[in-house]
Amino acid sequence: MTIYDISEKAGVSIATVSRVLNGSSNVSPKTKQKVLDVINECGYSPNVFARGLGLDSMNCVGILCADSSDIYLAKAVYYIEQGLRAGGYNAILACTGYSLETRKSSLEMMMKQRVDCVILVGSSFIESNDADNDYIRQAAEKVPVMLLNADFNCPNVYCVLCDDFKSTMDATIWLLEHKRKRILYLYNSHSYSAIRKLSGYRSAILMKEMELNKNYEQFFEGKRDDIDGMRDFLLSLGKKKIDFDAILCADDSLASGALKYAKVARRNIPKDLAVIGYNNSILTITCEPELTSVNNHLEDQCNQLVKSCIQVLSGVETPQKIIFSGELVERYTT
Amino acid sequence: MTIYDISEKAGVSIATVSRVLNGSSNVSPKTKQKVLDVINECGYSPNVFARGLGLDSMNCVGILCADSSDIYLAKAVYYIEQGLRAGGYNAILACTGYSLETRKSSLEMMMKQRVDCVILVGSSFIESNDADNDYIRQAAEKVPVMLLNADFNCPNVYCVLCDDFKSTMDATIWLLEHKRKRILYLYNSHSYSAIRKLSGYRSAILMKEMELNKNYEQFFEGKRDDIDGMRDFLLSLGKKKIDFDAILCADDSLASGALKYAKVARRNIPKDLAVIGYNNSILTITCEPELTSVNNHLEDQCNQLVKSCIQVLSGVETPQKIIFSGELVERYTT
DNA sequence: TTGTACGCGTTATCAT
DNA sequence: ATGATAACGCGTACAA
Repeated sequence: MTIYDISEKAGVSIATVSRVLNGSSNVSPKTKQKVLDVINECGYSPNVFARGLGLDSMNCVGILCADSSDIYLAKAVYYIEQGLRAGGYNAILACTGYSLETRKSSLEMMMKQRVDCVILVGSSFIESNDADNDYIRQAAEKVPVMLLNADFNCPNVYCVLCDDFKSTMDATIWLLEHKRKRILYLYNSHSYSAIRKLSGYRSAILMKEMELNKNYEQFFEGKRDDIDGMRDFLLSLGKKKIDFDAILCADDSLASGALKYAKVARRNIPKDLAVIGYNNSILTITCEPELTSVNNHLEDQCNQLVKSCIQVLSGVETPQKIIFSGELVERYTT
Repeated sequence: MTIYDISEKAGVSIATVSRVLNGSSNVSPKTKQKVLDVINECGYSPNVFARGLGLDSMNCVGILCADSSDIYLAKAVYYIEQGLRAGGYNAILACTGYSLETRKSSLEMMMKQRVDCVILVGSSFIESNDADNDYIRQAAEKVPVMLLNADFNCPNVYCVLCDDFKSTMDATIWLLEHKRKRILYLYNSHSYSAIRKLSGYRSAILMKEMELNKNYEQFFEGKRDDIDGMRDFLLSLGKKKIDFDAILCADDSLASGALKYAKVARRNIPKDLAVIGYNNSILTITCEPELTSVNNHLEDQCNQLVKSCIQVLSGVETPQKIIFSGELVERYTT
């Protein structure tokens, strides 16, 4: 069933069919209705490949993320896909992993697929060594690039993010003002966002005229779902005589590990030890006790991202950076 | 940069370029090398739309799932996307929601996108009213349809699933043999898989010559992440004098709600109350105590599904139904 | 308002 | 082994 079949059945030319298909005004109501009838009758829809070939677009946007099974990224991908589809776009998904090389090749794949736009989900896409971000700049020369939770200055790149620096600083200050003296900062990534969070922690310590102590900045090397590994890692700190009365985590799963540690180490939460997570994910309510966490308003961020994306693709002027602020959601670990 | 540019620079016809591009044997090593050199030099890659138009394929498979942010489905989507990409296919993702209407329109969208194959993730796609599955049969007339965790007899439909009936029966028997007398079965879906699980529970009860009791089959109406709702729901059962010493759950998140209930109701786990989840997800290790759960080997299932998918698309004969068996992973709630 | 004809960049079928 | 050329199905200048 092609546009030719329709034009024949409707007794008009393919140009006219194409016009009604694309909502051109220059077509009489009468013929328009006739064509529409035939189209509905036949259940015809235009061939996307032919249309793509002519317009050089398939109304597709590429979503790249390191790992769509990660609780946080999965939520983001979901919200974005939903928004995109509501806006008439399809979503091609590619999980890139965390290495630069695989991310590069994934983005390359996407560009070859001629997506209209690329969405990079998660701050892990921005490398601290700026030259390593060139492949993103190159992509941005061809299509708009949207970044969720990353900050990157570049033409045709649009960022929606949470002020992780301030959120983490605020959380740290909150702990200090609630009588916590020795706050351990636990993180597991060197992404841009991770670095911002760490800076927020440090700034709060300095602002309160306390001394920074490297022993209180602990990097967990293991996988994101290795809860036992996190527990053991924290236990090992005890053997090194690193003493703390609060753990501020860059991620809810790290906080989950912290709770497991607390149980084994027989530390009373929150009396003896406070724990704060980040992302306000489902883990905050499934763990025990329920976790205080920073809500970074992921859904709002995603909705904004999609909105910006569609605006850019429609040629509407759009701000290149939109920043949400996080807020502490108090539960039972503080 | 088109195939014409390459042919010109290499001093050959576009037919020859196309031949080396597609690995045709009928081309001399010498010209082949020359063409390859030009291609690499220019960084040329064929236009996917034109290729799609000619071949009526873009090497794309559509992944449909109700909600890719659901912990279980997110894992599945991730494994499938990875496998597909490794096999040279792109993945278009569509989250359909749980209603029949939105699923129909999502599948329709996918078919219009001319995907080579459609993967339906999750048993929620198969309706108990068989006429409601006609839209899947129609899709299967055009492209292969792969089902993860659903059982559906239809030409050109391929199923990979876990024997939920047996797994649930086994888990129930296990509880009975460990001195549990009154096992509550908690579920939150009427999907095909959900029904199979329930049947497994019932069969075990009957096999042990016990009486089925509708009070012990409880359906939770709320959302999948409403842990508090699950807790309150279970608390309300106490007021109805429904007494139980074990809760077998169709899902880990339900089990998580059960643990919250146990805490509020001051029931000792596992001594006074046993809890078993399903899926063996990350929730089993983040909750407290860590949850005994049925491992349904999701990753293996997904790998098999992708393998079958690629085989079918390659024209290789492939079994239409592949069944994995689940196994109980004992932790600290039993 | 409507129709004709060409271009989009491939693949594949013919000849040569 | 290689080249010319016809599809593939659509959008759209341009002509009428």
